[in-house]
Amino acid sequence: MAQTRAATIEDVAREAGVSRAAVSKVIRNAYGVSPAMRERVTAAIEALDYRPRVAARAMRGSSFTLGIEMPHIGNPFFTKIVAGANAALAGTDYQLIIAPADVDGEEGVRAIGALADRQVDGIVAISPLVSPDWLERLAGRVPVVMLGRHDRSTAYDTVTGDDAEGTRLVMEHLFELGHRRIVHLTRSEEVTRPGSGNPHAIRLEQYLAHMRAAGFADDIRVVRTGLDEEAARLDTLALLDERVPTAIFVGNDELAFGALRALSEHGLSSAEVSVVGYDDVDIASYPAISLTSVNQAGEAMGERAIRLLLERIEGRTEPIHFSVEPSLKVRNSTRPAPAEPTG
Amino acid sequence: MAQTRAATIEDVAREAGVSRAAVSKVIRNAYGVSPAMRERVTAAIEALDYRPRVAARAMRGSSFTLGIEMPHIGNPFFTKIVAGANAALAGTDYQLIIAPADVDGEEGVRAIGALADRQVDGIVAISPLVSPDWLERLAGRVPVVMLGRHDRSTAYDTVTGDDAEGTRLVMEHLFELGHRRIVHLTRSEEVTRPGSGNPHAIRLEQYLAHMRAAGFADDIRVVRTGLDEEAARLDTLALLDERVPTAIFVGNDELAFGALRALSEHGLSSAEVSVVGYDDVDIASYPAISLTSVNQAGEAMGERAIRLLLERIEGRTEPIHFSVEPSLKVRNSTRPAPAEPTG
DNA sequence: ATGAAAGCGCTAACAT
DNA sequence: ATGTTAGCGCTTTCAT
Repeated sequence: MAQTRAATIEDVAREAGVSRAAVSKVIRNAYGVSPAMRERVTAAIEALDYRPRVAARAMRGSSFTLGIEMPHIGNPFFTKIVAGANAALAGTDYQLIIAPADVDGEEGVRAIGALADRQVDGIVAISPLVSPDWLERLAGRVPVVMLGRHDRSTAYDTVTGDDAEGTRLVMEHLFELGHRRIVHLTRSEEVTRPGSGNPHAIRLEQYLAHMRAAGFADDIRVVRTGLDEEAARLDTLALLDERVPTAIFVGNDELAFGALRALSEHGLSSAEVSVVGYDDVDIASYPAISLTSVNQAGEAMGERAIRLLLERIEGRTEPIHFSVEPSLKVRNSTRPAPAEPTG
Repeated sequence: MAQTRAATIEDVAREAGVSRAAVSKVIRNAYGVSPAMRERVTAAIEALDYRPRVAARAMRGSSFTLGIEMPHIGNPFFTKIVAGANAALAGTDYQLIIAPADVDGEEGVRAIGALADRQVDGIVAISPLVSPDWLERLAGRVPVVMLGRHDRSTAYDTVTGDDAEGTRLVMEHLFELGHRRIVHLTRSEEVTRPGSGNPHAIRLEQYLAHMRAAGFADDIRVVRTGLDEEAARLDTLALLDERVPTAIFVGNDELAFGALRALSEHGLSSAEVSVVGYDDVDIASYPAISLTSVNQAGEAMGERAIRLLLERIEGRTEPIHFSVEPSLKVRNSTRPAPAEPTG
C-alpha cells in the first residue's frame, strides 16, 4: 500500500486545468470566479480529496483556528464555557482548540503563548494569571477576550460575571439565615491579589466588606487552598480540626465539593455547616447534593466570547465589555444549628 | 504605540551576526553548534523575545503539537484522560490541543480532520465513530492512538480498558445481590453497532451474554439514550413510566447521574433501584452519591496514549496494544427490594 | 475573469 | 563548525 502524498493546491490546479490562484479563490469563496471555474475546481477538490494545509494558510493569512486557554480542565464550569464556545462556532470555518494549563501560575502564560505560537486567529483566556501589560501586548498581535477577570483595557474585550453582586447575594442570604461565623475558602494569595481583577479576588474583597459592614469583623476567617477538589478537601479538613464555623462560602463549586466531602468525613452534615458555592455547576442541583450556589450562565459567556472574537476578526476595533447577571440558587443552606443544649 | 512585527529567525540571525541555519540549529538543539555560538544566539533570542512560528516549522518538519479528539467535553472521565495526557507532556516541547466534537456521529470525523489539517505530530482519538479504514489511512500520515475502542490494526496503537471483564464484574455483582430485572441503559445503536469495537458495544454485548447465561433472557431490556446526563435523565424517566426494574446498569457514570436524577424525580431511592455506572468518575465516590461503578485508570490511559505517540514519533513502527484492568467499586448497590407485602 | 510570480518563516541538504 | 540555498503549500498583488 503505497503511502500517497496528500494532494496540494498544485495538484488540484493541475487536475482542474487552472491556476493555483484560481483554486485558492474558490476555497476562500473570494471574489472573481466564474460559475464554470468554480464547478471544475470543486470537482477536482472532491476527486483528489484535497484539504488545505492550515500551516501553509497561516503563513500568509489566517489559520481559521480559535484558541481557548483553560486554567483547569477538571472544573465543570469551564467545560460549560467551552460547550458554549463550541456551539457558537458550529457552521463556521473555524475550529476551536483548547490549551489546558492545569497548574497554578506560570502555566497559564505558557498555554496562551503556545496558542499564539500556533497563530490562532483569536484567543479567549479564562482568568489567566498574567499582567495587563502582557495581555495588551498580546492583544496587539491577535484578538483577545478575557473571560472572568474584571480589569479593562481598550486592547481587548472582556466577558465577566458580576462577582460583587454574586457575593452580595451569598452574604445577605447567609446573614438572613442568621450566620455570622462564616469562613471564606478561596484560592491562593497570588490568585486573589487585590486589584488583580480576578473573580476570586473580588469575591474575597466583597466577603471582607460584607462581614465588616455587618459588624462581624471579628469572625472573618479566610482559608486558602489550591485549584482542585482534593486540595479543598484537605484544607477544609485542617480548618475543621481547629474550629467549626456555621457556614462556609467557597470560591467555586469544584472547591465546594471538596469542602462538602471534608465535612462528611468529619461527620458533619449540611444541617450543621451550611456551604455555599459559586458557578452553579450541573451537579450542584443534584438532589443528593443540593448545593446552594451562584449561577452565572457559562454557556452564554463562552458563546459571547467567541462572538466578540469573530467581530474583532471582522474588523471591529472599539472594545466591548460584556457582563452577565448572577442569581443565587438557594438549596441546602439552613439556619445555624442552635448551641448545644448544656447539661 | 507602534505595532512592531514579531521577530523572525532572520532577525535573530542578524542580531547575533550568524546565519539562519545556525539559529535553527540552536532552537532545535541540533548537532553542530559551538558553545560560543549557542550563547550568542541564545542572547539574541532573549533580546528580541523571539518565538518560532509553529506554522513555519510545521511546513518543513514538526509542529510540536499533539491533538486529542474528545467526543464530549462534559464527561469527567474524558477530562481525566486529558489530565493524564497533559501531565505526560510536562517538560517536553510538545503542546496538547483538544478538539471537542460534542455531537454524535460525524462530528468526531470533523474534529479529527481538523487536527490533521493543523498538522499535529500525533493524534489520540477517543472512541470515535469512524471506520477502521478511515483511521488506517489517517494513521498512514500521522501517528494515531485509538483510546477505548477494541478494534486493532497494525497501523495504529490502542489503549483500552477490558470492557468485557468490567461488565462481568458488574453483572456478577448484581446477580449475587439477587437482581434479575436488570435494564441496560446505553448509547445509540450507531454507537453500539456489533463488531465496532466501541466500549459501549462490548458492554452491551456482554450484558446480553450474561443475562442469557444466567437464564434471564426474558428480562433483557436495553434502553437507548444520547451522550449527556440530560438525555439519560429523560430516557430513564420514560423507562420508569413503563415498568420499574430492580437495577440499571448504565454505560457510563455521566449517564448514570442522569438515571439517578430521574429515579429521584420519580420518588425512587437507590434502595429500591440499584444503579451501577462505569468509569468511576470522581463524584461517584462522593458520600451523598455513592455510585457503584467500574474503575478504569483514566489518567494512566491518557498518559500511556501520549507515550505511545511520542514513541511513534521517535520512530517505532510495530503496533502496541495497551490494556488497563478494571475493578469494581461497590457502593450503594443493594439487594432488590422484597415484593410489596400484600394486604 | 484568470494566471504568473513573489514571498510568508522556517528546516535540511549541501557546500565550505 | 558555520553558511548558502532550495523549497514546504499556500495567499496575494499585479498583469493580462
